[in-house]
Amino acid sequence: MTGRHSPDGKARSGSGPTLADVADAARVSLATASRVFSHPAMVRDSTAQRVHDAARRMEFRPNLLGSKLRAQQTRMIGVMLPTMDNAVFAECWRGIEEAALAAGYSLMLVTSGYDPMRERERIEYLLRHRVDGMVLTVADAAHSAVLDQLDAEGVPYVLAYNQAGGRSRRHSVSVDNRGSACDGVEALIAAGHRRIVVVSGAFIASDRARQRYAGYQDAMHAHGLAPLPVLSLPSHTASNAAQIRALIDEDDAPTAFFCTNDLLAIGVISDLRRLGLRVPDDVSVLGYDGIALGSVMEPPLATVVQPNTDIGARAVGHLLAWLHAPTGETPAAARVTLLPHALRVSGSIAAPPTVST
Amino acid sequence: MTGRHSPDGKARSGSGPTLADVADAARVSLATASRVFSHPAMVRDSTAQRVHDAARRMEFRPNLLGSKLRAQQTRMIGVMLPTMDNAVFAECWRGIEEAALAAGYSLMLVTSGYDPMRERERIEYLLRHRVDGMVLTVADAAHSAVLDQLDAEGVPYVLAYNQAGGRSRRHSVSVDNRGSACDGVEALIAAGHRRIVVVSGAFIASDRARQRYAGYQDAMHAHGLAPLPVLSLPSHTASNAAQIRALIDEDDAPTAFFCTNDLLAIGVISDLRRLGLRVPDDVSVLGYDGIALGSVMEPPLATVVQPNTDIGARAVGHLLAWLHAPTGETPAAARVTLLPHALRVSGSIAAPPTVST
DNA sequence: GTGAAAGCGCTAACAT
DNA sequence: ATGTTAGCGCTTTCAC
Repeated sequence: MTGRHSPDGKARSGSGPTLADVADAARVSLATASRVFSHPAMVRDSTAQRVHDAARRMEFRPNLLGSKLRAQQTRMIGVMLPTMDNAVFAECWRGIEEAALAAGYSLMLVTSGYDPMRERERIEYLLRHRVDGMVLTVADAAHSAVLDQLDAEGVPYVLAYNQAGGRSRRHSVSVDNRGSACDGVEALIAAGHRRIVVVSGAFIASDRARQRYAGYQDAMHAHGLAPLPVLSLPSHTASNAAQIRALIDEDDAPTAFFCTNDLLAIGVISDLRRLGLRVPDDVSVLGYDGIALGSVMEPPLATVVQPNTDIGARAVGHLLAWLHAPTGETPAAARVTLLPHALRVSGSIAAPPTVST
Repeated sequence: MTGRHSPDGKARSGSGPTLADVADAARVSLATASRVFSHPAMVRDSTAQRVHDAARRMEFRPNLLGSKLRAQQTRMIGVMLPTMDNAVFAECWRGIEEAALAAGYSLMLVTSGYDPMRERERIEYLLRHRVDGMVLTVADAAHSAVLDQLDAEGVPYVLAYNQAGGRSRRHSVSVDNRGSACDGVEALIAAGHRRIVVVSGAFIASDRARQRYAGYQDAMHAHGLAPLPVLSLPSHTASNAAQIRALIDEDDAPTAFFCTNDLLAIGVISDLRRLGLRVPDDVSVLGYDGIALGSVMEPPLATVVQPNTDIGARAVGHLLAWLHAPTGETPAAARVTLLPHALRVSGSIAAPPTVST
């Protein structure tokens, strides 16, 4: 008696052979067959070989649902990112996918659009799938309902891009937003700019935008310059040109714009051009993010470069370390990881025009 | 006796209450509790209410692994896209996510980078997760090992972007690549261009690039113009400028470039600028894809606009129809869906310069 | 080193 | 309309 399912000893046509079928074929018990794949050390080599042969011959494909359910550990990581439409997160996803799959983990991706209601739904969706942990980016890590919920439920998660503050117990992988922004603005100052304005998207909502603005203030103060108020452009599509025009029509028009992200910077450069200004001859623009597209443009976008792919990979790595930690909680790596940034100063930055007032 | 797990009648601390716990609390059988969520019509309202109350009180969270395993139907869709780094696919993912989650389906995303070996691995990964079906984009649908495998295994899948040919039995959602490319080139011709060259990435590998080239030929022939050989630029990063320079230094230099995708077009425009040429004054550039970024640029990128988000949503819709079909195979909708495209003719297209030879 | 048996959380006959 | 029962495919004690 070899078969154990249908009378003729063949597996159901439904969905391929199960591990039990393989075990039968290899004339070992189900337990042994399972061990061959899960704990190879526990089984004699010759036996393992028989099982592997049978598995290959039958084209056995393990059903991950079975193991995940039984093991009470899904080896799945839930990922919640704001959107894939911003290349920053797309590049980050590459790192996440590589790191997770390489470690034998599965992924479940959802996008939130920073919409709190959708965040709740998506998190619930991930939780129902029993992900072991999460990697996510939220608008403001210090005021996030979903993060609070995750904390309350004891779900392990690592923030990407959001930079956990000193007081919080949260884990994060990011660059030093404030310091890197300061570096970028100093490059602007070094080029001779004194009137630099920060352009941001939904400024109040984004912790990173605020941290980067603080870095801008640091740089300005360090050089005895007066910080200008932020120019907030919540909608990417709208006629931002009008607001920008108003700015450059002033007496003390800024000579440089520091945009808190690259997409914004690209939009601002276009707006500037439509206004008849040349970049960088008439006005300089500095971005933040370092998306690949920036260096393809003409002029290449000057920007503060984050290691986007690495941020994703390291966030996964950190989460994995956490999950595999001796249950005594905190993983080996530091709670908050600050990855090095780089400056791409070229193209859209030049010395300010030497016009007389 | 209410509890059924630990002596004190409380659920394990491990991972929240199970449906059985809820059933106990609501004083109904496990089966009834299950029906409350799966087949509400089969249970009396008052009973359902008791179950719902208990569930809410206990903060019951269904374990999807259990149902997926038992139901032999995961309600999961596997998605394999080339990369998220191209905005086309990022926009497509939006549509996929919305459509799938709205229909109560779960998603599993992997990227292939068009690498055949990685495609195999990722498909196997999806299959081990027992996805009910797939939505995917491959380099060349007519010569794809993974597609052949999927066919052999009888896995339902719908292609996105790839346009299934008449002879194949494959399902797809895309635009009419050839026709839309023809339309785009005709716009170039209407603007006065006669020497138009097609620029492509890995031309031989991409079925869409070839289809679009055919559309270009159609347009040229229809107007008595001689098609020029394609300029193939496999690597996005390299010094494509040299090849482009060689072209425009010729006697009969092209006055317009038709790039088979927007990313390429953006790169070509930059190269042209570096070569000292103005777009569109000196040379016109037409893209293909319609990524959002294109309209933000200055000049706005003229392009053939695909409904990217809709392509994703419709691909999911088509797959769902298929999966829910009476098992007699073919879904209600047509096997191959051709979505309407649009032309964005502005910005990077102008009449050719009227220089004398 | 290997096997027998229990069960992860859920659904779906089959009874009643 | 509700309960009983039998698994889905796998891992994991516990014996031997």
